[in-house]
Amino acid sequence: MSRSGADLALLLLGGYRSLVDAATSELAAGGYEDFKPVHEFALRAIVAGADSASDLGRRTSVSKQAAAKTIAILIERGYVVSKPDPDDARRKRLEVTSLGAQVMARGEAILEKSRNKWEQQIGPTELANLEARLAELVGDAAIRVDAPGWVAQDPRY
Amino acid sequence: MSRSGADLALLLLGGYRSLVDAATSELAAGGYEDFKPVHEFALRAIVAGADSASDLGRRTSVSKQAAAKTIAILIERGYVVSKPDPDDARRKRLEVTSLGAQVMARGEAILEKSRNKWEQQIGPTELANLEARLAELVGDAAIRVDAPGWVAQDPRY
DNA sequence: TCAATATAGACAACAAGGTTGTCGAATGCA
DNA sequence: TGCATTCGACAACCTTGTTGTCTATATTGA
Repeated sequence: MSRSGADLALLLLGGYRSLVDAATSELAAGGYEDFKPVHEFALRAIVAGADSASDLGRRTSVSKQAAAKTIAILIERGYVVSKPDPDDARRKRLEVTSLGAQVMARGEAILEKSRNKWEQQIGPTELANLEARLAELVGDAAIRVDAPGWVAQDPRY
Repeated sequence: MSRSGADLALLLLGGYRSLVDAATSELAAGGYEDFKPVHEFALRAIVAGADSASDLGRRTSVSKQAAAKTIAILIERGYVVSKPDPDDARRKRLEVTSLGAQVMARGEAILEKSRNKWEQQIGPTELANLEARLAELVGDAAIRVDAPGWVAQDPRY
């Protein structure tokens, strides 16, 4: 059963998918409707310091206009507020609300639960090894939060 | 460096991404412009037996209309032809052309090359182990070709 | 047998989430 | 001071999905 490169790609996608699916559907069930990974990524980026639309766009590899649309949704749903920047009248400073922090924490918890389930399935050592190898292969690419542009959209290259 | 569930998800996405990015950009460089994973998946599904638009839609977890649009593109580019079905006047039978077969083979080859590179990075044993564990965790979900609906679109849950 | 039902594919309208281009206002630098 | 840059907003558009509706053809079951 020598696997092909295509199979490998599908396995990786399947893994990501199963984790994210679980998270998103559980979040929806928990009252956070229509909260998609893109939103999660955006919140993460904002917490990480992307405090303006242009900034968020840069960090998530997306146009500032697209970022602004996402922000509008997050604001509308109360996950983020924007206040005028006292130091730069052009900017609007973004802040994650406590509701936003809640949904992020909830998402983390669900992902953590999935990871624990995986740990039980193949054992902590194997999972740790899998993560370590993946980290080795993927390297920094996984850490960059430019995923949303990539996730939401179809592959642009 | 205890990894979180979120990190794990990003690692998996990053892995898939790096494989697919390489494939799509190399295909583009090789003259197959705008050939996206969705198309690859559709071709695979057609080869696997999805010989009508409705059928393809079902197999790829997408509406028949969406499938029809994808098919239209594939036909336009010469990767697929459609002929009236002699047994059912409603249907149009899909067939992958030799050009379609070519692009698939090329894609496979590129993915294979990426996989080999990974093999060199972490060793054949480790990669095989990684694949085996992933297969264990993801199970059938990876084999279902319903990925395109999931890939192309933004995460719907 | 034949009427009811289901399916194929086409067409239209629309939604989501991107893109580029443009603009006025505010900032920063030479 | 004045010019280039950046911010956010707005508009138009593209892609890839979605539903809904329609006609033609099959299939099924009373």
